[in-house]
Amino acid sequence: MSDTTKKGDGTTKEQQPRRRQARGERRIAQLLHAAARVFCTTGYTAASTNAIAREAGVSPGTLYQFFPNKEAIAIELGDRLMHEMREAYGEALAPVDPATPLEEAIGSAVDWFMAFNTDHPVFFALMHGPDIPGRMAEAHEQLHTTVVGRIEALLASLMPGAAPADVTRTAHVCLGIYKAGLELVLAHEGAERAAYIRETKDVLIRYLEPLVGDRLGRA
Amino acid sequence: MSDTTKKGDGTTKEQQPRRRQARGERRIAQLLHAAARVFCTTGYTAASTNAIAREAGVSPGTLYQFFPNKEAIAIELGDRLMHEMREAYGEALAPVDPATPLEEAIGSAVDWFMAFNTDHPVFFALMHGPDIPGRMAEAHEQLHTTVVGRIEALLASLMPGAAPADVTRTAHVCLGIYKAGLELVLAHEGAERAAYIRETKDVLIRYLEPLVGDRLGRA
DNA sequence: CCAGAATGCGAGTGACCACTCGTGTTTGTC
DNA sequence: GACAAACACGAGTGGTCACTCGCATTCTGG
Repeated sequence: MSDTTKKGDGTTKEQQPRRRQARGERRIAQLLHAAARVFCTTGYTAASTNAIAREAGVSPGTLYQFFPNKEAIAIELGDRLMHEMREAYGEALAPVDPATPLEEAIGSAVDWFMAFNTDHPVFFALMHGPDIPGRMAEAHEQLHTTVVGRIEALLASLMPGAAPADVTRTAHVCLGIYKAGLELVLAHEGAERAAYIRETKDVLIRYLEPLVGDRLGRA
Repeated sequence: MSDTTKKGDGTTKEQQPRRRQARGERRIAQLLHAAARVFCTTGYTAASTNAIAREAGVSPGTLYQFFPNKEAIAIELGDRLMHEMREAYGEALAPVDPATPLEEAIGSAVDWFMAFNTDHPVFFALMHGPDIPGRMAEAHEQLHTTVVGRIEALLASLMPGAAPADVTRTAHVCLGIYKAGLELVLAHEGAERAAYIRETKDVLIRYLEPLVGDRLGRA
């Protein structure tokens, strides 16, 4: 009972972020980089903290100087990725210029997300595994609903008369198509990778084209 | 050295399948059923053999009376599923009647596979996890290439002039679309599930329609 | 230059898990 | 009914892994 993180005195200082030296910040970045590599190759659960420490060239004790536990490493990694994503997020989905042709809108959005994910394959590894820690699952869920919401907003202008449930379903299908395409894209390189990006766009365009067709037909 | 499974005498009897009683066969079925439930909820790696035994209502020792190790449980489960699948496999993809309209062909194939996977959710759980044991990964790979090969054969008649690489890529995209649809289908129930099956078919039809259009245009 | 904090180490600790073993019970066969 | 084999049990065993601890080293403010 009353086992909050409050300290004894009146001030609720639940965190004293332990003043870091430049060396510490460097180690953290180094450890996160190593963790990304290990998570990519073995997945989250199979990745051992000792392996991460070894990959970073430090001792297990050093790792725990900067992260309270294994989950915190994934959390911090996910948070940094999320932050980096949001920095340029609006560029990908926000501008819903109705004048933009569907092909172009889908093309740029897919290009942007594909580039982000191929640059940071950890993102997919952390989000996709069935072995994500509890806190990570929340973040994943949150991102998922956010993205679906954005897609819904885009679709709403294309499907003016549709029931909300239909719009939601269509948004989920679009995201599913993208994920399937991403998996294929990540599994290939060079020209083949580019071809799969092209295919992903085509699938989305052909799936959504009839909706636009209706709108244009009435316009 | 020479640590083969040969016995001392000349005969290389590396297996004496241990005569089973009816009770044993029942226990095996019971254990596989329990394993399916546990694998579905926790995934393969996170599933403990003790949990499987508990779910089946037997002791850990009893489990190891019938399976040499944890992987063997997944293997046997996968093998039985594969066998059951192949029993009715031809019905789903084999009959490539060129007279069948694309919609109908895709519709029946998707219906069949969706029904199989919703009846046996373990199949998806075992095939999809990043934590599959080595032997299981082989089986997965094999099934994957088999299915892709079948789809390629179907597509070949639709894309007569296309390069083999293009046909292969299209086949991979089709399978990816199906998997994405399956994930959405398994995440919903009742009417929503049916609606997602419908969407999956639509995505595939609209993706492949231009190919058929070419053929029909020339016919 | 010197306290004290931050950093770094790696052998250890406790928990968990796949798997085993000794022993007792049930079943099929003659 | 008697014997052997199959079945069943559950406490144990060895290994792995997340995480800790005591101690050495490096930085920072005064």
